[in-house]
Amino acid sequence: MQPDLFGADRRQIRLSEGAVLLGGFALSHAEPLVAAIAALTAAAPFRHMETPGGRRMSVAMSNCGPLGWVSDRGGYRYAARDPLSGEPWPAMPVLFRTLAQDAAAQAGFADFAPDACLINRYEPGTQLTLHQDRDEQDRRAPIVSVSLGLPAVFLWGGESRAGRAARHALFHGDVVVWGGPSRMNFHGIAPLKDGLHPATGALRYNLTFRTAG
DNA sequence: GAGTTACA
DNA sequence: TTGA
Repeated sequence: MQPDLFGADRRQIRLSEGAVLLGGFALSHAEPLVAAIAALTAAAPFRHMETPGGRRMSVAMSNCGPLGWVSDRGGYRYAARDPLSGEPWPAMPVLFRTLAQDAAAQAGFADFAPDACLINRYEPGTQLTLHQDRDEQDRRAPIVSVSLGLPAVFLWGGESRAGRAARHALFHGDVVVWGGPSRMNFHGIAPLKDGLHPATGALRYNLTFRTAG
């Protein structure tokens, strides 16, 4: 279901215990979010990281906040500085933090204090195959994921890699929160379909908020 | 042998 | 679903 003509889509879909899709939760802040992404990535540009195996990730990434997720031949980890510049990642905008906290609270996770915001840029054809987020120290904290721009198909699996993943459409302004018993569930994004979005053109952005340290 | 496995 |  897409946002209707008369107001924000407020569908709430329970994905599993501790995981919920909040339809349109970020819609009223979408414009400043997209503008902030442009400003942040002028300072810390999008780049294609390498997996530990040396393969180039199709999704371009950057970060803001005290810690940023990085991948290279040395493995996955969180780093306080951008490896490209040696400088700290740009500060996390107040809007980002408050939005993530509000979404987490809406999903039942009070006092979410993200110290990392991964910024993903998807072009048509790019994807993130099914994986777990397991590089964070504090796994009691949930994960908050904000979708902007082109729609995508969210893959939602279980605690094990095997088995069938559910598929849920994610639209501009949607937010997914997962934590508690769902914190380690496998998840991913199916290859992005071609298209144009008024706010982002032929791109999808995703903001992923985590407590990493 | 495990782990790789945010890939192909 | 499963590799090197």
